[in-house]
Amino acid sequence: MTHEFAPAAPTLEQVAALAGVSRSTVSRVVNNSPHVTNEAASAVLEAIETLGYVPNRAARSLASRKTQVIALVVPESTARVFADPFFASVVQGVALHLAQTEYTLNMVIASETNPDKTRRYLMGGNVDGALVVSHHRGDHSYARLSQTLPTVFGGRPMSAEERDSYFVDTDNVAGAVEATRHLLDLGCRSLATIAGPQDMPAGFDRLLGWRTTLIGAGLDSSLVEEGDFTPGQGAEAMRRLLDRGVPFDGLFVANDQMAVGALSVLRDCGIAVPDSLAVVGFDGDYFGQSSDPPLSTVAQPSTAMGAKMAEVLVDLLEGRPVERVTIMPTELIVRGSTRR
Amino acid sequence: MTHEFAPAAPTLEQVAALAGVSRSTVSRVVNNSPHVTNEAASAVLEAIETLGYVPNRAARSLASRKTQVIALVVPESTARVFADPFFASVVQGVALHLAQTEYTLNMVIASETNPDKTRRYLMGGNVDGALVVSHHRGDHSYARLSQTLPTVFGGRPMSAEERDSYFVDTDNVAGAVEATRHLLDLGCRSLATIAGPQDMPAGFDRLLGWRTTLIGAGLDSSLVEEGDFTPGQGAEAMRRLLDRGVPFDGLFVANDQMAVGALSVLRDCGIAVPDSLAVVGFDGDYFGQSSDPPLSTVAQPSTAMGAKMAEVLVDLLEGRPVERVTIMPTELIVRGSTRR
DNA sequence: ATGAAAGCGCTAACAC
DNA sequence: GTGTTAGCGCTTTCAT
Repeated sequence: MTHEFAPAAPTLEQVAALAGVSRSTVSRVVNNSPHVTNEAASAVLEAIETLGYVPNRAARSLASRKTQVIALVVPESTARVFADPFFASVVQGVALHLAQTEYTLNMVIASETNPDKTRRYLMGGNVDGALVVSHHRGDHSYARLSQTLPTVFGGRPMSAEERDSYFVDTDNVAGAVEATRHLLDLGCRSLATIAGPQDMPAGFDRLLGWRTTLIGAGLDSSLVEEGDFTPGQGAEAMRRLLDRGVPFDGLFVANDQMAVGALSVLRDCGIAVPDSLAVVGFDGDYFGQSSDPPLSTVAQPSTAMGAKMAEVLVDLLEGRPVERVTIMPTELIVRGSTRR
Repeated sequence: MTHEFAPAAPTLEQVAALAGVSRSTVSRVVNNSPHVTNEAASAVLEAIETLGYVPNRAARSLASRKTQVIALVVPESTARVFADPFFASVVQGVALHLAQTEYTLNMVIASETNPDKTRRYLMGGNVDGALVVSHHRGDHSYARLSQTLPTVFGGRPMSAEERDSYFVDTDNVAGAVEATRHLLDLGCRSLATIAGPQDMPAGFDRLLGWRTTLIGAGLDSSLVEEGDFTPGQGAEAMRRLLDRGVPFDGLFVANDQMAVGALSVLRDCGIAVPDSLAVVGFDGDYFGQSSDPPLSTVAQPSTAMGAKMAEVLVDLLEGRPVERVTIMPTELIVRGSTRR
């Protein structure tokens, strides 16, 4: 079965005719230029209304040499990205903020097998700016991109060369410190941690926060196992930690997904949380909300972070002054896993 | 701080000059028309390569009257949509499939306060087609849209007038029947269900499947409570079910998120799952994977559904024959919540 | 304040 | 097979 669809798109010219003015005037009204008499303007507005006119983006873009399109670049490997609630929230924030602007959101899955395709597309004048997100990764493989195209990253860059890129992040070190202190305040005296990948800023910084806090308190900081931020590896790391045979009464996990995996292992092993072991996660996503017990965590304002990324980029595009770095606050949320 | 970015976009004309041919020929090569000699073609290709030429989308679109853009319409209320793993997977499927085509994905959050804005945008010739998704909703408020713009919906339409729209769905009735049979096969003889909203196809059909199976088996089907597909309401519905004071040994919940909420209530009440009560959910998302106990569920191929939606729309746009209705298979996944 | 005119970069007949 | 010629619908000087 095939289908026929009627185009029926009124043009600026038709609006001009109906309003009895020139195309230029209509264009001025549409772009709300101040140099139009109220009469002319209202005549145009009325014509637009009755015709149901909508400016053609392509034509406008061609003439003005602006696309009004913002690309949301999602690294392919991170395409399961959507399986990550934190990431999904960031995307949501971006979309919600952009919906209030004149910009359109173009989701681009960067093919890693053919990175040039993506780069060409982005640099080919198809978009006005780019937002690069990849949970926890701090993946700035598109760092060079930012020299050509206004770009805002989610998460701080890992390498030094990219220090000058625009980005929005949370203070992972401070968040980890807060989580660790919380454990200490609870009376825990031997702590373990399940860290994230050390080649990712989020993984690195959270471990750093944990470690420095313990060292500052004169406690041991060698009970560390690493996972890749997924529940499965969180569970495995938990087992490895247990297998060490060293007792501990407090655990900081670098993200909620791994924490939930860890909790399931603890349940299987009959280790009571929080009574025998207090657990704190990071992110504040719904993984932790529905776990048993509910997970204490260091929440990040994920949706707000997405919105902020969009805001920074739009400001950049409109030539408004913007901070290169935006650090959003984290918040410790205490739930059952640390409430004795 | 402000920034300067260099455009530097080579045009088709420059390519033509360098290759020593006309613009038409370059255009033909770019659109791989067969009517070009190999020599000419390779000369053009070489020029394109050295110049790093990328066709300008706006110009191409304006001239060809095609945008190569597909809108992904997300109803605003469903913007927390991303909080729903099922939905997020569908989006992922869409994005992944489209990345392999010449089409670009334009995410549109439909503002419900100003629905016309969205409709105008979509009908204003800014996109070639639309994909409408909204988890469980079957929300075809954009049904009229499909008369003007090639549109594919996720989930079957609720109202009769829209019966002729294109959509991709799973057989919710059959899935519910399978889940209920599974409970019956386990030996359960008095079943309850937490249904979804009855104004949503997914909610309606799943209850229907459960009910007809019980009636067919000569069993009572009055133990029904309704929730809105969120974990919170799943928990509340569970409490109401328990408050009725009528004993039951099998429970079918219309989606995994509500099921997880129900499980937490059961845990609080000390009701053993699956020993005292077997529980089956629907969707197959990670909510159920990490619950305690892991949830048996009727899984939907969410990512594949998204990909299929994209595929159907693209076929429609390219004039290929397509089925108006695509029903994807569900699969019963047996986990701890029904394994005694 | 408003109109006329000249493109923006490309595709699509139409001739050759 | 290839070049020529018109536009696609809009913005933007530049006059007026």
